[in-house]
Amino acid sequence: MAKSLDLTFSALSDPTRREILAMLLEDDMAVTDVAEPFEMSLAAISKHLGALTNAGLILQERRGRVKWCKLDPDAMQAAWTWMQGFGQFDHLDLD
Amino acid sequence: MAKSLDLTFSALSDPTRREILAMLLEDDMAVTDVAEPFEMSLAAISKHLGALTNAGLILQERRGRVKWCKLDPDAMQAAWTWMQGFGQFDHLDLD
DNA sequence: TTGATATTCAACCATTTGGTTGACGATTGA
DNA sequence: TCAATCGTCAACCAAATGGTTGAATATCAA
Repeated sequence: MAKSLDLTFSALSDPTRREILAMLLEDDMAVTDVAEPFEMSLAAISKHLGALTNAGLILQERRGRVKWCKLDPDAMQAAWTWMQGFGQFDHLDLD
Repeated sequence: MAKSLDLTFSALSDPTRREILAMLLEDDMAVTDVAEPFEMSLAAISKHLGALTNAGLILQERRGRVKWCKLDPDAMQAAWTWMQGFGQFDHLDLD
């Protein structure tokens, strides 16, 4: 479990990966479509998606030629739970 | 703000640093005392504390010869808030 | 003043990270 | 069948990371 927190927080520490997660919050996406808005190679995005998958933050499912990416809430939830020990944030007004 | 999320999640991705935070949850501590349970040099711990300070996760206050470390909840709270967008985790039963 | 304690700094090292490019394998559709 | 599309792999690179050691600084206490 501690190891997976390493992976989760490490995956979350990169702004490109956080942006990908935010995109996937809207809808599931193919790898090529995830890559489209970024000014970097498809291979680079593929690696980022690998890191997110490895961290358990997303799931990838191949259907034919296309690989679909979708959020997997479990890892984020585990990290959230760990952080929860450091304060009761849930009283916050998040507007 | 996005930059500080980089720093916060990056700081949280190291198990030594997470353990230090957990120790500081019990009580404020001097640098030497923080280092004591770890099998690495004091200089290494000093760097970890620098990373935590830089991320806004702890505060360090020098009193005489001793530098006291204490938790600073702000950065963790910001990260927590970002994660909150990915699901309503607060219904969870945390036991 | 002198010696011990607390902490950081500087230089160094090996490994990891985030990116590139080009070639490749798999799948689709005409 | 054959070209185009989807995505990954492999090799490479520069920069960042996490550790080391030894010297330096600052403070305290005798």
